[in-house]
Amino acid sequence: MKLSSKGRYGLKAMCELATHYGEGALSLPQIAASTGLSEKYLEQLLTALRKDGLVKASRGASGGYYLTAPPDEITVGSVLRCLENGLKIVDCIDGECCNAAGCSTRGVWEKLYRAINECLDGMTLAKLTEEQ
Amino acid sequence: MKLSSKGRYGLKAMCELATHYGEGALSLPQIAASTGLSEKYLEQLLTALRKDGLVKASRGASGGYYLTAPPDEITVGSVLRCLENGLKIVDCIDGECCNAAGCSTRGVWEKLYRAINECLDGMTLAKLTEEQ
DNA sequence: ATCAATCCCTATCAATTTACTATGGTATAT
DNA sequence: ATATACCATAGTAAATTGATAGGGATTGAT
Repeated sequence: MKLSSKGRYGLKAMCELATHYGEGALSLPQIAASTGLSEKYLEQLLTALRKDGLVKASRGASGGYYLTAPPDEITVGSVLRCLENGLKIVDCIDGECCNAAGCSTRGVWEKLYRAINECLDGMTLAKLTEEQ
Repeated sequence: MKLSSKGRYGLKAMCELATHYGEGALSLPQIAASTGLSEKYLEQLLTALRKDGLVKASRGASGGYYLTAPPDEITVGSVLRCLENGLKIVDCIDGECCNAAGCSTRGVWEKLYRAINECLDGMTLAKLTEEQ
């Protein structure tokens, strides 16, 4: 059970956007430079975040990405759910369970899923940038 | 961020041992039959659990595996930490952090790590078999 | 003491996932 | 007009995972 690079890097990028919130759009090369990622890889992450409505993009010269809400209204959970396949730690979180015999391990996954989401939804981007 | 088969199947096997606690050892073929796993694969899981002191093995005819403690003293957390590489969701949980610039995402991982462990350590094998 | 049943160890391998690169196109503000 | 930015699709090497296989070594029951 490991977090993927998408989640780790994506959250960093979102923090970068959070620290510059209200200053207009941040271009892809700018974010790439401050996070140390390649532009093309970062682009994939931002596209996913955009499709989930967490960021918006303005095109053309001096365009770039910016948060769709103030940093204190964007939770870490919403960012990671976007980049970590809904934070589904097992396949049967929402579907039917494959539990035929044996004991009910399903309850474990459901409780763990809830704990993870509650923990991450209790943190906002604003809190992270404040701590820095 | 997904749980591996080792964790999922290993917990099932431990539940199987829990339901037969006090009845002597359960042989590998017996556990394999009730969980639907191959004997050889299950063997790897049980070896890991044995090295962590969660189960013991008795050899020879009519031997097998059994829990080293009553089911209400074995937490789900201890089982999954054994099979999921200590539940370390990122590499820098215990070591130094690679955070040079940007924001402190490290605090997120530490809080999440704690939340996961607290959740899983709040559940015992006894609870799971009761619910069944 | 023997022997059959069990646990123990190491290596291997295919499938999947992940992380990242590459190419080219399309829209837009200056 | 054009440079600058975003958008979309493929492809690929490395790492991880999930599982299989074979052959010991040890022990308890007879």
